[in-house]
Amino acid sequence: MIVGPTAVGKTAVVLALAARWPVTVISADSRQIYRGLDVGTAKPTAKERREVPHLGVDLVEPGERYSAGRFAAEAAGWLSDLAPSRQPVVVGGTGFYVRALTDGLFREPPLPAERRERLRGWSRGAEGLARWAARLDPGYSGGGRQRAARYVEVALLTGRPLSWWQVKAKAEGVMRPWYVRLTAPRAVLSQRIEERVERMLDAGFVAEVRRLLDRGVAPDAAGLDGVGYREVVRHLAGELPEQELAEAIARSTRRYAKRQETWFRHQLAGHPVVTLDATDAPDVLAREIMQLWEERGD
RNA sequence: GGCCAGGUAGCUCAGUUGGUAGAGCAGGGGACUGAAAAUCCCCGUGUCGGCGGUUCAAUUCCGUCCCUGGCCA
Repeated sequence: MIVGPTAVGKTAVVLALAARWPVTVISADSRQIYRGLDVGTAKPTAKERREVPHLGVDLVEPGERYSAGRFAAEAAGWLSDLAPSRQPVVVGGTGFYVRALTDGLFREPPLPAERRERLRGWSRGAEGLARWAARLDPGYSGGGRQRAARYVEVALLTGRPLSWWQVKAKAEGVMRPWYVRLTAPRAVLSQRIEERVERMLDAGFVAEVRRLLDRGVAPDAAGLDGVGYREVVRHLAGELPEQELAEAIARSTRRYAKRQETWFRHQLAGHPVVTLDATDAPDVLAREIMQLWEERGD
């Protein structure tokens, strides 16, 4: 597993790794799953994907919903189907996806899709959702609209609070991987983010979003609800002048990177983690990882 | 050179009728079980431009110097 914040250089490292080892990359990234979102997600290029097999990329349309649970199930399938000669490396910035895969989520009983949709529509505008969640589930630990809605949904549709399911229906088949956590001093990361935003805009980020919207993708589609895409959508709607676009994207990317750093700093506790400073060149890092790999024998 | 307006947090500024100061933004820390690039929670000490003076006490009043902007020469 290779994890770390956006723009830290995960892709470069894994490609360097692939140059000296037959790896298959499994991307754990909640935006690269969308077809047509290429520039703004810094998706590996077609050429890179020809040279190194990538799974977990281009799975659904931007309007479709995906989920951590679905990722966990599909990724588990890819892993078991993999030829023994290929070494799988899970690479990603979506901590929740990685956790869903390695630790497993609780086993969710089937939820009636129609009631679920209705509930979702209702909860979007509901007042005091957090209070509802807390009442239905004493184990509700806070977290605002989206998470409260999930607690309410599970409690109402299954008759049991989410926290009950969490202890009761622990999923099996957990993996015991080891993690390489890439990190970099904030100043280095900010610098890389800034450069990457420029590169994305030069590479046609705005045109990419315009194409999607022209194709009928809703401005509030799941795929467009993310760092950078939001800003470009606002820009195309005339709400964000062009001179401010790059800085706005960089800012929200910085904040996202900070959240990711917080996640990987704390949420990997209990797993073997090696932290590497990604200020070093990808090649150097790849060599270090190879060495660790040999020492561990897996 | 003269006159005027400023110099307070990384930035933009507020404020203290004299008792060593607070907003927005930026930034930082944290939470996270099927929407997670999502959704939320918490965090404000800084020679109040420098040096003198008055005062029990000065960021605040006075003097002077420096810097910035404007107007006039």
